[in-house]
Amino acid sequence: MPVNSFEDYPMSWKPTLNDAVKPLYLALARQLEQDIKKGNLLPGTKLPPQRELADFLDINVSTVSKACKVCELKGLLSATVGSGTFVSFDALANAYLLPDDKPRNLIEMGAVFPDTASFGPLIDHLKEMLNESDAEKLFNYSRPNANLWLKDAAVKLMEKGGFSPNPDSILFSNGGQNAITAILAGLCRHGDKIGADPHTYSGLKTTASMLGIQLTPIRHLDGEMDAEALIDACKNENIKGIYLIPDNHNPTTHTMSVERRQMIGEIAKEYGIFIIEDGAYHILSRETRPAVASFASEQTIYIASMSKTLAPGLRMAYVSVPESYRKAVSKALYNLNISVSPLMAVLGARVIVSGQLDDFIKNHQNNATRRNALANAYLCDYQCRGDETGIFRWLLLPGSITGSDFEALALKNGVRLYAAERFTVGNSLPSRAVRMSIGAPETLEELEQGLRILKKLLDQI
Amino acid sequence: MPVNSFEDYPMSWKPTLNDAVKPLYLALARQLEQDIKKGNLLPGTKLPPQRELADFLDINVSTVSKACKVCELKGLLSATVGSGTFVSFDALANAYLLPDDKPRNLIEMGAVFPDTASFGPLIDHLKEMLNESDAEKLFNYSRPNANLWLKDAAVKLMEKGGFSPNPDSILFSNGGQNAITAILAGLCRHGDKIGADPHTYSGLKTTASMLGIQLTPIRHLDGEMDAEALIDACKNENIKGIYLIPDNHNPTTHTMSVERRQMIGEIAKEYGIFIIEDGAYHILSRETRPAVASFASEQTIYIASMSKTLAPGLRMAYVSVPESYRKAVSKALYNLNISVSPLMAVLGARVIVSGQLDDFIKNHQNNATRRNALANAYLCDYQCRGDETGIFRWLLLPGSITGSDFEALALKNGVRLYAAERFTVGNSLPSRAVRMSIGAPETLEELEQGLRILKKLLDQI
DNA sequence: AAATTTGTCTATTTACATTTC
DNA sequence: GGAAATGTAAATAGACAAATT
Repeated sequence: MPVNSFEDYPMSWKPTLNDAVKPLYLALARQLEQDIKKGNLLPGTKLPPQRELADFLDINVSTVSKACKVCELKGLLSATVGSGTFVSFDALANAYLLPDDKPRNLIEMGAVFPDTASFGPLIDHLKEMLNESDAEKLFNYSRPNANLWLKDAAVKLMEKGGFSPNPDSILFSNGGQNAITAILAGLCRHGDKIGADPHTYSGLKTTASMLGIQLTPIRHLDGEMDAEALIDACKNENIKGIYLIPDNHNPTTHTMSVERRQMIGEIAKEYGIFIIEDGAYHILSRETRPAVASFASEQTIYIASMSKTLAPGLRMAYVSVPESYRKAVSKALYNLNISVSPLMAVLGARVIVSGQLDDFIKNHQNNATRRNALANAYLCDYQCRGDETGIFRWLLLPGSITGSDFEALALKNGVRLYAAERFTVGNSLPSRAVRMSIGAPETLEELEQGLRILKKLLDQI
Repeated sequence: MPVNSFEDYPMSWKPTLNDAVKPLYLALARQLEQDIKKGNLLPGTKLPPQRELADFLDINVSTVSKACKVCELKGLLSATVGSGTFVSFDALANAYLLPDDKPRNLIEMGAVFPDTASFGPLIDHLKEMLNESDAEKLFNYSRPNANLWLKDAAVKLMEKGGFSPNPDSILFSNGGQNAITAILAGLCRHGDKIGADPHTYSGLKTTASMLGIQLTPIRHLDGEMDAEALIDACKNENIKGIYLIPDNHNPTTHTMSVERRQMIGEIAKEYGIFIIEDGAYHILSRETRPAVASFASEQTIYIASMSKTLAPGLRMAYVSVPESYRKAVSKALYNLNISVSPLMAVLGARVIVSGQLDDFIKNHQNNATRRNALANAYLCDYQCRGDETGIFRWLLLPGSITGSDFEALALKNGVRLYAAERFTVGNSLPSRAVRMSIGAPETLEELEQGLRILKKLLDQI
């Protein structure tokens, strides 16, 4: 029985286990989840200490801890020794960011899509390919090692991102997300921890949550991952690896300094953790910085993909995996896909080696520059981060409105945006910001209309 | 300290924990794994009771149990209350069945591939498609709900397999394996159990092992899953679902009776478990039986794929998911792929709705019939199961040779086969049999040569 | 049919490490 | 910089249930 009455103490959460179905820890986890989902426990709330909860419920601390762990692996909570247990800020935000059906008249500036300039040339290229005499083999099973030139093409693509891997290290996947999932599934077990930026690519969050892999935010310094914080996490949190987007970070658009890249590489080597370096957006940058992989090639899995920047329908990505991790990632890719479509693989590779890719990139850069200029014109009074060649921006909100509230406000006015909350990791405090995709509206007119609406809303804040 | 000396008792395994790195349960699991991999503990070996091991090591039973659990989730062990803990028969068999590089002069009769008849017509169809005016959209992102006709095509394909789902239930995946992984990842958590045939599709085994999902074999009766055994597993093993291949089962080639289909459907309904029905090979059958899904439409996830029977490069599968599971599977597919390639999706759908698929099927059936006739001619003295239209056979071995030994023997003689051991689940006893793929050799001559070699080997046994 | 063997699961004990104040 | 607060993780105890004899 509880030693004290808790009637007088203010506790942020008072669960009941009366009608609970055994086992205790699952009943408690269930109630916790419900209360968060219902809104009884708001994001950011600090729960009572686990010992106090245990005392209140007259059960053991470990039982409470186990219940919290269940919710933590679902991404609902985040607990730190010494500090306490907190409801995650993104507990109520949906990180599945695909517009399954876009209502008419809604201007899409949420999901990140490239402009459509490459679609036509890709069709043309594919037509040529199919006219060649040995085209039939494109529907056969492709033996990965029979096509070394595909790997050479991948190397060529990665070199644009500042990394020059050994062709032997290349594996193939159905796009960047597919690669991320394979890497996590192959290198981590349930309950393992991965470090990430306090705001990160939402697809990492959803996959990690599905696999029961815990994301630990690594504190930032100067807008990029802090070396000290990373060392701390290696020493104390037992993280197995980290996930990085050094070029044009999604969603914050930050490009990491060369010094920090090197430091992070060194730390990874010293502590034996792996780095997942996602080169999703690097080909749109005009400037090439050395990849983190170039400083820690035995630790870094480098992902180069084309679907996000060139064409969503070109579902191919190349993954360079250091020898020690290769077998595990290769097996995971087998489990996810058996193999990739030779048609996509060959098309992608030909676009790269033919030099056509360079034209594509220039076109996309020019289109993005035009679109960004428009965004700048409308939003010059606000802080709106992002390179001129990027396809999304990170809009810091004026006043005191939260990202979520602005997202809702914009949606009511016909523009879809995604709030910082959707990207936050663990108990990180979400920035008051939204991600604004400038590539998604099909025409410049539609983009301009969206910007006009947003400016009006911002001016009213 | 141990109460008794165990020097005199014969124990099948005597681990040491002297030089062990903490924690205990992981050290024990590591040693167990090593001893299995090294061959100190042979497949099928019964370990000493966990209590006895605990006593011997002077630790708690639960610690031993936890160590065994770790190995069990890796597929190395299988423990049953009352019976004991056994080394899995497939602990040493590799279930990753793709020939990454095929040595010259090796005749491939291991991996299951269709013959190449459809590749050319697919190329032609694709060319036509690309000449249409709106071809560009094939490289855009495809909004799943914007293309209802794709779902109608999927329904049409499934109807050939004896199931007529609601088009709303259709989701898209990058092939059958991709679908299986998404279903498991979406509907199960780490540690959950799935029932399967004692020999089953090896891709299910590798995925389950990666995700930490435990496969429980359901005893057979008359060559198909026994209803009583399934009820037992529902009641006692707490299985979340089962995986079935009712038509032309891989690897045993068995086609399930209609009565058993119905019974299994009823049991699934009664106990609230889901059924994964893999229709990988049904389109090659001349006969159509009602799918299990047609008896339990609210419980059954039906997979219809074309890559295994038509063309490995056509990486598309359609999944019909009942309402209650749809959101979870859809999210998992998002995590695995974001979306499928519209190009593949549209090509697949057009092949179906245009009726071209029927021609393809007839061709493949005719080719398979020709190849099977050849196999029958050579192997008429042996039990070699399989329909005349199937693309693999299940060869029961004469004498007392095991599948693994015969696989090794055949490989030494230039023919790749896959032994029953690669397909066994849990502690099921592997049949003395091998799977023989008759579609994989590129020419009839090569097939004949392979068969000649095999016949000679069999005659010598 | 009852007793025994055997694995499983939850809640607890206990030692520990980090963060906060 | 030391004490208190706080979460974590392994090992254990003990009740339980299925399979075997």
